[in-house]
Amino acid sequence: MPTATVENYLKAIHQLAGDGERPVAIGKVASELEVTPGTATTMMKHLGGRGLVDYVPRRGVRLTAAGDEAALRVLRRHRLVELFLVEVLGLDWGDVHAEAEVLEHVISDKLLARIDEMLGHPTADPHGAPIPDAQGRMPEHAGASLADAGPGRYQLLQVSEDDGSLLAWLSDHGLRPGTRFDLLDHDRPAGILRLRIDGADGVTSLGTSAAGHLLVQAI
Amino acid sequence: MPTATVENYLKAIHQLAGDGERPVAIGKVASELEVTPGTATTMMKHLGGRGLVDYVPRRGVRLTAAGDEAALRVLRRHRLVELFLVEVLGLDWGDVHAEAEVLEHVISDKLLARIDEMLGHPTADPHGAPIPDAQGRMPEHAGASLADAGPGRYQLLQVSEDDGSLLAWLSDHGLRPGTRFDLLDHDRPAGILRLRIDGADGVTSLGTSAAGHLLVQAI
DNA sequence: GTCAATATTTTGATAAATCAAAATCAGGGA
DNA sequence: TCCCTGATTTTGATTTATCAAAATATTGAC
Repeated sequence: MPTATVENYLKAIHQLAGDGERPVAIGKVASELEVTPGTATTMMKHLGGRGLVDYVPRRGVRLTAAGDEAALRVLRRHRLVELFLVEVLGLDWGDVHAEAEVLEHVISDKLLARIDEMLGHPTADPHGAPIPDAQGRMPEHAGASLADAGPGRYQLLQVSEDDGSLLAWLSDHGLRPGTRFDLLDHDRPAGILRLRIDGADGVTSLGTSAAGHLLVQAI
Repeated sequence: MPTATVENYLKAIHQLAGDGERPVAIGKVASELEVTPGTATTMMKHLGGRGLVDYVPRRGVRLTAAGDEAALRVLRRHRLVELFLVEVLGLDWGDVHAEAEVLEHVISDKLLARIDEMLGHPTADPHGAPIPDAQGRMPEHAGASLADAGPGRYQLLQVSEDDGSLLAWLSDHGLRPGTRFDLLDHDRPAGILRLRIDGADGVTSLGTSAAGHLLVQAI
């Protein structure tokens, strides 16, 4: 049974790995977890010894199959807890991340199963992020960044940003995972997109920086 | 902000203090928490330095006002979480203690407040144990041990035992906090009590050892 | 191909919590 | 009163996770 710290390192590496093409730089891991590089190096050696990562000094790390499995287990817990806090306890969309960050490490399997059941075995968390199933399989959905999209009709799949303020803003403007909208135009030089959101009045503008956190699917 | 370990020591001392007449022996604390005596001694000095206990070497410890307040805060969390797990998530009466033991240290105030609200600001947990209020005031109820009771009519106030098996047995026999019953007779030499429980068929027998964990009130 | 800038690793320390085992104390019985 | 027994404290180590700062490697610029 990995410690909470080890779980956090695995999660961070998973997060940073992206498509898994190339190994994750140790410095990225360190800054993701807000520890000094030396601390991260030490931990990488430890994780390597436990068979959770392949660590090549000065090159980087990647998760082994075992490490990836462990990371997905934590991710599943995280997202189920988030969803539970929003759906059942009515906490704010933006508050739940921090809470889940700690609960994910301490909840028993039995309690997790109960939460999963109570939520009806959901496949996405409040941000629209997919929830790995109990076997650790990640339901992949093919979304592209709104920042790269041209005019057309889209559905918002996921908000990949854990900070509360963007979440709150989107929510206020009627934009949440599942919502459909028309991208009217995308002024790339200015970095501004204009949308007509289903169920909302008028036209909403947002910048490329925000749009970069929105995963959408053309419909 | 005290660590989870510190909170556990405070809780243990509170538990063992009883009426607070005399200081708690260090050995009791050590065995309650399943650590070696030396470890407990070290921690007592630490807690003393933090102003949470009065520690007199070779005599024992007692909680200071600050320590008592902290202990009650943890107790409140523990009991609210237990109740939540039973009432809202439908976990077994006997399973929740272990779960609460860890959650009590990590839940945010905001989440706790939400739980409290959702449960309607309850004053007793699933074992019937009183829940300190948000100001740390403990609603005392005057119960006596069933092991000391003579024939008569009683109401079960509290089961002071965290192990699941007794809880499950009682529950199966229709006996839970609030339940009323007649104590038909109490055979002290044999150590057996016979009860007629409201809402249950026939007569239920139980031994003094179990009865010792039941707090009742004559009605 | 050499060098400087940047990233990474090493080294030496620290804090929290713990243990095992040796040393010490306190109180009751002879 | 003296000593033995059992409780407690000390001492010296260990584990996990961390930092600061020195040492080292890599890489892109020239």
